[in-house]
Amino acid sequence: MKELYPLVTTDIALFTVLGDRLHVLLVKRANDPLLNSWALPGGILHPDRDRTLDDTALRVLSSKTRVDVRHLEQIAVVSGAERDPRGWSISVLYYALLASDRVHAVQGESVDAVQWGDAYDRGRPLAFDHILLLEKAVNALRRKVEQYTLPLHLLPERFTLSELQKTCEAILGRPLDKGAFRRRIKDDETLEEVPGAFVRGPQRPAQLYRASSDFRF
Amino acid sequence: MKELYPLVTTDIALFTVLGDRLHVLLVKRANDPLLNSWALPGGILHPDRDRTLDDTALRVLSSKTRVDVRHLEQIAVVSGAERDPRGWSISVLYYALLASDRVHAVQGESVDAVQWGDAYDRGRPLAFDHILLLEKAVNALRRKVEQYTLPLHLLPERFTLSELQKTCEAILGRPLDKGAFRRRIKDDETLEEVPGAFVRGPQRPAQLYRASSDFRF
DNA sequence: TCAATAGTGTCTCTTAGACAATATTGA
DNA sequence: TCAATATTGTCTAAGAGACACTATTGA
Repeated sequence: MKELYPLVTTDIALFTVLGDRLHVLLVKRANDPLLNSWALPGGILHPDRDRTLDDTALRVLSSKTRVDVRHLEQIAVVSGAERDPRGWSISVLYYALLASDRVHAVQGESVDAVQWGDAYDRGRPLAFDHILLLEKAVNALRRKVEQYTLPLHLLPERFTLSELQKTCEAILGRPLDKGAFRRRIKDDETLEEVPGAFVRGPQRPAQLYRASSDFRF
Repeated sequence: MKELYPLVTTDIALFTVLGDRLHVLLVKRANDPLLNSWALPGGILHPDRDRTLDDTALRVLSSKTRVDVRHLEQIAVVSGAERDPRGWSISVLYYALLASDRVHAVQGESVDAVQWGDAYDRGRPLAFDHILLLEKAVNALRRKVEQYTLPLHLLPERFTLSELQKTCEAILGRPLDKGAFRRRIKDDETLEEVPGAFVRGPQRPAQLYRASSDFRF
């Protein structure tokens, strides 16, 4: 039987931005194999509980973060006999985005076992082939940002254009021109000003923005 | 056991261009379920034979076409309890491209059971959720062509720019401007002229081109 | 010569990037 | 006033689309 029915898991790269750097959620494995290694959060498909693989991913995530995630998208499938010591396996890779003002919801869980890691840190060991998975996830996210402008799901509901630009820069890993960025954003229909809402400080106040009501990622 | 190990298949949208229209390979199912329905070619993962899912896809394809396929890429995964009457299943969807001068290699196989269908024909019934899969595959292919210019894998080794343009138009489903198209192609590094090779006819001879030696899709 | 297709040139419009200039606050 | 950041404007270059023009063949 097992010859026709391989092990199927979903692994999730949950991203957020901390201190102007893109971060990804890592968990310390509580089970064999590779007990105590750091890895992307993942879990085994349960056909009796999960209607689809997306459900598996959501179930895994909510067990780690307890919050609803803003965006969840399938990126790739990796497969083979060597990637997991338990044998021939398939992993369906997802990425998800967590707004920076909800990061605390993750940390409340089980302090030692969860950690935000710098997404561009290459030297960190991870279990299985999760280094490869993380690389795929970062690339997918970058493509999304280049194309559609909008890491809105990583920000609080209201934010300034400077914050949005810093978030984009964190994801892309390179600086962006202020003028060009603002022009591109404003031509889009996806953002709107929050009337009369400003952030004050020792400088000119910054207009707050929010996603338009009909916004889709 | 079956609760943790769902049925895993790969399905493949194999594209070619016939008469300036994008076509996809369809097979008449020789087994239950849905015996005699038309479907995308697909097959069950055999972990003992296939090193990865890509191998599954290649195995399925070679059993239908007997030729090496120029390009094979994973597009998406669909899953759930309802899509296959045998129960909870996962399908990993691929697309592949067949050069138009190799189409004959497919037709030699088992004449009644294989057919090239117009990829944009919406009214045709297909087994399982393969209408959806085909739509996903066409969209993925379109994105590729828009981004990277290059359906070279659908053409013979040597071809004219007009042929390339017609192929692009077939995939995108809309006409392209000749001037803009040629400019874009020539700025790219991916094509080179075949010195002294022309196609003759009752009009001005057309320069033949080929992919540069370092070409990647 | 004509029909047919190959190939080039040119105009306009949009967009991105670079970079400068101006605006508005708290201290 | 000054430092700091927000916001706008301007110049230039690249690229896409539209469209017209020239080129070269077989019949």
